[in-house]
Amino acid sequence: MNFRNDKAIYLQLADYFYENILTHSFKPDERIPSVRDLAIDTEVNPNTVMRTYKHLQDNNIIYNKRGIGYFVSDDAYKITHEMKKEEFINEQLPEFFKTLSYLNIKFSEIEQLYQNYLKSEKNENK
Amino acid sequence: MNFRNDKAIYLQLADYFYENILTHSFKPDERIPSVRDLAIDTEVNPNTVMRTYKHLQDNNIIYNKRGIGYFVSDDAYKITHEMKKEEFINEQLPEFFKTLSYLNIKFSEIEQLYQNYLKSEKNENK
Amino acid sequence: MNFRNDKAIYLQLADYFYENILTHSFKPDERIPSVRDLAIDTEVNPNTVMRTYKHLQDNNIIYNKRGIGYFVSDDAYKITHEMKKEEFINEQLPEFFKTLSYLNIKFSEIEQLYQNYLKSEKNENK
Amino acid sequence: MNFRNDKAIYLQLADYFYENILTHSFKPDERIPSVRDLAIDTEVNPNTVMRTYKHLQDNNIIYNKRGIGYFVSDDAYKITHEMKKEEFINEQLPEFFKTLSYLNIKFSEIEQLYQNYLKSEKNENK
DNA sequence: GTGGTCTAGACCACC
DNA sequence: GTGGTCTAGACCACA
Repeated sequence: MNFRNDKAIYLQLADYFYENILTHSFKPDERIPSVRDLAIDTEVNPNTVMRTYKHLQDNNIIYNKRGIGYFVSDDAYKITHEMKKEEFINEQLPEFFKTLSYLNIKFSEIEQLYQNYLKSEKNENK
Repeated sequence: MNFRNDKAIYLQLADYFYENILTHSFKPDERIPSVRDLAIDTEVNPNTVMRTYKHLQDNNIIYNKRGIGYFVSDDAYKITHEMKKEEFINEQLPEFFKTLSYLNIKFSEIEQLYQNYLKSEKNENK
Repeated sequence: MNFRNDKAIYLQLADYFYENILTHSFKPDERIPSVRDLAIDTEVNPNTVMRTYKHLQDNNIIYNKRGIGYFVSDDAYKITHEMKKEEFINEQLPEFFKTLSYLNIKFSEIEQLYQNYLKSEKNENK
Repeated sequence: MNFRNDKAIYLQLADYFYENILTHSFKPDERIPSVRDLAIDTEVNPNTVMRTYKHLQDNNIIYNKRGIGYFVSDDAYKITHEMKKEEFINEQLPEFFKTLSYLNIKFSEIEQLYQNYLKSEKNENK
């Protein structure tokens, strides 16, 4: 896994789970990798993975069975979706509109770029 | 001035200058507040303001006349615009599209929200 | 059986036996379930049940007849009662008083709640 | 500071803050010790203190000013009180009543012990 | 000076 | 095997 340098690794790991939950790749009650395994896979210190899992558990996105492992919670999708939507509406979107307006970018341009984005996404998943 | 806690204060101060430059509120060769004054106004450590000014100066957005003060450079608009546009295309936009897709938000919804945003902006500046 | 996640399962299983012994539901020389049966019943790893039984045996609350099973010891009630009373006096009670005091809860409120508790208990056992 | 061995140090540190907030020893917007200072005082690793502070911040009991330190939040008392009261009602109290009933302890005995406890507390604070 | 993150390595209880 | 906590020490950005 490649990590960017402008965001904490443990949060980038969390993002990975968010995305998989939002795309239904991780389903309720599905077990996620053990702390150690994910640490090895991602070449990251187990403490860092632990931090991600603790973060997700605090948000009720995963839960723990003692001595067995971590599992996706029933409300994982709902919680994640709400959280990300709120972030989007309150933070990302205003910033986005502000930028559009400051840079004098027409909305139609964005629409065009979005069509291209969707096409490229489609091809990637083929 | 209210600062968010998830971004360096000196960068939030820089954003303030970027916005004013992009909206032509700060014009070339116009003097900007002294470090001390801005520090008092914004209730921020002078070192932090200094850092903002150094940052802007490094990017040739302001220049310094020794013993007199800081001034908006001739190319301030051009440089700021290019910088922000690049940021928008390479960082903000991909992130934005990704979010749209993950959250299953239709583009038409965004368009509607943008119309509302423009209207509210208009009324604010009356 | 539902287990809480903040206490070792093997100790929660032990609590189950303590309660039954204190209420005389388990009598001296009565056979308790086999490790395997209890493991199936409670959906717990047999090792965990084994640990509970070992724990109880170490405290002379149950004893083992090789090849036959585990049985409640003669002193089970006495031992359990002493142990729990000591725990109550030295740990639970001081903690309880501390909380009362920090939360500004009047003792009379507790008394009232206790009356209600006793009533609900009574109805449950009808 | 002396730590017990049956509870995580970072949570015992948190308890210390809870108690001081509940007794109004820590007031809103009061600065609490820096991570390093508290680590030295308590002879604990800075990471452990950091963990306590993060825990408290997640619960909105303290907040952070970038580069300056941590401060008691306005709602610290309210949040702490609610949290502890809920814990008391849902966990400590039922357990307490259960024990009383199993051990055949009369409520009047407890009342007497509580009077003694209050007296000893009083003398300690003289 | 402040907090924040990360690594490396250890030890423990529990299943 | 699982997670959870802790230490020691390092490095960084920020005020």
